[in-house]
Amino acid sequence: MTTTNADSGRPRTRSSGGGGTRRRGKGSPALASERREHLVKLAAELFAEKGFQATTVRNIAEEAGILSGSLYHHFDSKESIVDEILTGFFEDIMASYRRVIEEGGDDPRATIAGLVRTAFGTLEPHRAAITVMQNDWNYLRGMERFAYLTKSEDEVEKMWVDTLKAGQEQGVFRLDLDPKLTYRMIRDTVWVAIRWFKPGGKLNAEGLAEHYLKVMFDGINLH
Amino acid sequence: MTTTNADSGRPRTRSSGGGGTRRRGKGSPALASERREHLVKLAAELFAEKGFQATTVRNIAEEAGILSGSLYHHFDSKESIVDEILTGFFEDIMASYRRVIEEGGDDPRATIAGLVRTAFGTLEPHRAAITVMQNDWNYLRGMERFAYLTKSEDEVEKMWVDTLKAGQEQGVFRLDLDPKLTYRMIRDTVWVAIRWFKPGGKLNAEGLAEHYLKVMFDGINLH
Amino acid sequence: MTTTNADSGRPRTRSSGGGGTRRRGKGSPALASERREHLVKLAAELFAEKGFQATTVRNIAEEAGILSGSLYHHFDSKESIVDEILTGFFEDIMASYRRVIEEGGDDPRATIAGLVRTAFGTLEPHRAAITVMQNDWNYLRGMERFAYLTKSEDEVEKMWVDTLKAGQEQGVFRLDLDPKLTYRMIRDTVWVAIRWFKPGGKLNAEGLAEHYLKVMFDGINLH
Amino acid sequence: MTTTNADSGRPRTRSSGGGGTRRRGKGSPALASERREHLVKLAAELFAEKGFQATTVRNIAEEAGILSGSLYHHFDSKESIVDEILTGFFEDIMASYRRVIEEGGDDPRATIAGLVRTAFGTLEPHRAAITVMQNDWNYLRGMERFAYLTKSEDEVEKMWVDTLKAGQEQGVFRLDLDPKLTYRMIRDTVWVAIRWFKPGGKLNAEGLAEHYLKVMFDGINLH
DNA sequence: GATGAATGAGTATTCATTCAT
DNA sequence: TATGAATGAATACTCATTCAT
Repeated sequence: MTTTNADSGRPRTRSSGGGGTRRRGKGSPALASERREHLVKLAAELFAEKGFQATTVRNIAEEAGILSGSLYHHFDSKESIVDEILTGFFEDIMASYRRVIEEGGDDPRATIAGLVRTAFGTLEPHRAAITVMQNDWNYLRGMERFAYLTKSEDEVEKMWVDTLKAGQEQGVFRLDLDPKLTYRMIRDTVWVAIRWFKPGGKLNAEGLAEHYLKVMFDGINLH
Repeated sequence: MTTTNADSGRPRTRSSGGGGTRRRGKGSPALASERREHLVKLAAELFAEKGFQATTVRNIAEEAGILSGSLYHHFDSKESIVDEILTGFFEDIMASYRRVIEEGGDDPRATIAGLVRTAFGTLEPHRAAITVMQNDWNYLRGMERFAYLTKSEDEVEKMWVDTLKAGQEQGVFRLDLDPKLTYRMIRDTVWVAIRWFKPGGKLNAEGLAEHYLKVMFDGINLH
Repeated sequence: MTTTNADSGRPRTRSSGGGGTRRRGKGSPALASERREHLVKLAAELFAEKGFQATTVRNIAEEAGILSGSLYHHFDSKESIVDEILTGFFEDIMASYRRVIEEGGDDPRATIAGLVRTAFGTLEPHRAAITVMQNDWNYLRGMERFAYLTKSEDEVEKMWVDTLKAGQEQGVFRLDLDPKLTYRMIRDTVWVAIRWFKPGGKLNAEGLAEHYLKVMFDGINLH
Repeated sequence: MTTTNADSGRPRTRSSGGGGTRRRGKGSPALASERREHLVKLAAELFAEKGFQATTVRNIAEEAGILSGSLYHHFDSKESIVDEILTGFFEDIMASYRRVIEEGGDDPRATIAGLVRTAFGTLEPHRAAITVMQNDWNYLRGMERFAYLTKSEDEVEKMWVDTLKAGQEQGVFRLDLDPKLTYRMIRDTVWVAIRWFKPGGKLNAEGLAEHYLKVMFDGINLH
């Protein structure tokens, strides 16, 4: 608790724009370790399955066929692994959202639909990260290290809320709803689906999205 | 080591109703010691705030102003505390649901509305239990001890799904929705609200329920 | 909590012989780390001196000059240490017994004498293991883990009883004795000597054996 | 460890000849608590079955249908219970031994036979105490409190060894045996039988004694 | 890059014992 | 006599992390 970790701060890797020097010193060959990325993937799988806290560094190492101590050649803490996972997810989804907003132009209904489809679309590729966010966020947010995620969250919220408000102004969305509240409900409904969504199932992410769009736009009532 | 623990299963106390043979002793006054109940409440608060795993037995004891070992005079494991919390929640909500179903009679729309209002209504009194369910269920379900919760879940699902189907047959709900899927989305949307719902806030549980009912029944579109 | 311990069963190391798939790693050099063996020896000494239960993991670690947690790098439980000790003892003595039986051929008197000498002969090299068996068996046998020892015991009993019966049939042993009972008395008399037998004493294991053989074969009476 | 127990010393109860004031103060009605004696018996049974260390004060209390703390109204420590058990055993057997020696007169063979029969005869009435001695003595002897048992042991040893020596001098026992060694072997063989001796079995204590006397006096050889 | 050994701080749990009621 | 609550010290075991080889 209250880790006095030399590591706390911002994520080192993946950080900068172009060709960030990956780790302290060494000056590894730019696009560096596939090994590293492989390890992150293994860890993500475990974090999603058992939860961040319940997953031990040994679990990850065993999965990779090495000893736990050896992991510290690639990462400097367990936290930095999950950081990498979450950062990847957030960078990706925010880029996607921005694209949707731009493309959506002045059509709020189309934009919201696009955002919903995008969100559902991340369920499969970012399954592990989303699961971690759902299950372990309450724990993770306790560490200053992950404060940046809250900031990203705020930016995302603004995108959705602005679109909802625009829709109300244009008369396409009901006026008796609180945009902020509505956004949260939509957001949570999408992400929480990670708990029972099965990638290979007959109801894929697209099907889910369409089903939800129907309910969200027109309700369950038969008009 | 070689735990001869007789605890696994259902909580001992809480006997009240039918045949709680207390152990050898007296036959104490049914109401499972206020002390115990107080401790459960403290623990629930902590579990909700920090998560089940991250909450140590010491945390709970300190909160109660006693030593950690002393907790074992009242409970025989950390698990049995959370068990008591969750059992209480499930017993309560299922009773409420059954009442709604009965009272709803043959009006699916009213019944669903009642279920939604009931669910939102538990947010405040069962805040801690619901938070634990949302955050720690992934971990907790790994233990056979909590298998019974899954069974309760199934029973609840049946109530909702049956009502949704009845509504479709009566022509009040759209036919192009999957009842199971719809149930899940409604359920998750309600519970997940625990993350940002603030008991004292201007938007109380009732307000939330009404807002959600609007969206759920008629969608966000302006018709 | 929810021990995902893969350890229960037989000791991992000691693989040597046949098919010890080590885990994922290399395939290390058969001889189960000298460090480990050294630790087992230290533990055995303590178990013998203070008893299994009264010996704490800290005691063992302190004796080894490390911290108690560090022991778990080598063993996964206190039980697995004592298991290793007892297994070593049983494997050794059973092999010796089998050799005596084979070499004894058709001479029951010689065979019994050989068995007695063998048994006394283990007093010194297996002092600790035998002491543990004498003092802690009542406790240890309560754990399924050590059920295999009972099986080995049965096999040993058969060797002795068969030999005693053969002797009776050949007319070298009295007919008015119960072979099983006689075996038990001999066995216990030998092992119980561990309580006062001092390795360096003037009465070494061989002397003890010869003394006992005299009494056992011809009694204390002067004929 | 190194109990700073106010209680250490000699057993208070059972001590004096006639009407010892049983416990500190109160001046209870002379032949006092049958309750107390009952509790000792329950405890003895548990100690025998599970071992002294593995038996918790709660175990004993539960067996008696009271709470663990209540036991301290009768005894001032777990040790004092086992003390009472062992003291009772030793007092009884030493009295019996003395009687045999006196009655044996100048016939060493008859005396030894009497001692052996006496020893086997205690197996049933003192089953629990003997079991405790066999299994837990190694632990118990570490406490100064039980030093007096060693003294009693020495006295007993002297009785046997003197008799054996007398027999050698009279020419009834072989000269080539070490009296002390022989005594120990006989003693241990008898007590250790407690491990497999079953009170109700077809081979009762008397049968065991006779069987052993045969082997002890004349050996297993057919002459 | 990896091993193998160790650290150090922590975790849930146990248990003999005390004591006010 | 007994209860019920608590103590305090110990116990086996866990785990992220470090580091010499």
